Amino acid sequence: MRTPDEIVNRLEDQGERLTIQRRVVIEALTACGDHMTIQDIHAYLNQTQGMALSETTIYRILEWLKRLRIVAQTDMGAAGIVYALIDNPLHHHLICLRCGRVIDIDDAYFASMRRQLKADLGFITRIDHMAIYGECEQCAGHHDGETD
Amino acid sequence: MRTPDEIVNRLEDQGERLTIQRRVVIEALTACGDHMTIQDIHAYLNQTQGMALSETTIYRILEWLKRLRIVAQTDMGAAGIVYALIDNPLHHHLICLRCGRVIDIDDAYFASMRRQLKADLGFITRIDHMAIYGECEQCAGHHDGETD
DNA sequence: TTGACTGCAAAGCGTTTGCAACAAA
DNA sequence: TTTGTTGCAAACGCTTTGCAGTCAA
Repeated sequence: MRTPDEIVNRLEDQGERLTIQRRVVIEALTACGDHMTIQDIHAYLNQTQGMALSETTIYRILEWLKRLRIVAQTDMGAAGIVYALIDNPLHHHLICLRCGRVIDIDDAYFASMRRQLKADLGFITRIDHMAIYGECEQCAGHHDGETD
Repeated sequence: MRTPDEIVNRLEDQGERLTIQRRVVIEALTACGDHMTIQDIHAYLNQTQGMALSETTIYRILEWLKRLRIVAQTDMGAAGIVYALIDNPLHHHLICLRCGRVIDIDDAYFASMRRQLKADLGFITRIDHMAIYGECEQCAGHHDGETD
């Protein structure tokens, strides 16, 4: 599930209706490679393709993609609510509370927790795109010590 | 940091101004024992003490308590944004996407991830009160197999 | 052709802000 | 007394909804 075409073909096979608007939103998300806000998508389509989808439509298309488990929605705090393709391998984000820096991390960091929650509680985690807050190396260094 | 008085005393020692409104919000959070929405706090104070704080004030008081790292704010999805005292030991929540059930878990589940992120990236996580989505044992059992 | 999708406008909701009155220290 | 807090009302931004027109299949 990498290129827009792969996603579109899969959706057509599933009998989903593919409008121009749906296609370009999928293209925007694959082109960007990472997460976008609704406003990012709107601006991107305006700039690169001169298409001005209504924001209503973008909301509805993302709701549809979420239902089909093609995109994940993540609350990134100050950065707002973002949408990203659920892609293998999964990735997540560290967000520095001081400088706002966003660091990508591999899903492997969650593996141990997933395993334990499944073993202990039978809970199957569905963590597609997570935001974890804290302090990045640079910011933590400036006021050393606090490692709570 | 258990009783309202302990928190209030500590804040007074720090030179913070303690109004009646701030005191009752702290009381509400300790009385509840777990997380509350803004509306929960508002309703609770109305019912138990006949106090009708304006929601504006509750927002401002929670912002103040967050800044002082006395409460944590968590987005619980459908359940809304909730506030909870940051209390030792920390606890977090599993939220079932099917039945909505909320399961408390110990902070220990995050220990390994914390350690790795610190060792690999120098990132100090600040995870005070986290919500993790997935499927609880009962719901996962009903349509077995999907363990993605 | 037909049912589903889009876009506009308006409403809805939770949250924030300006400002005058007020209360803690 | 002074400075910071409160409460109201209004503004705000993001998201959702109703409805008429449009389009993919």
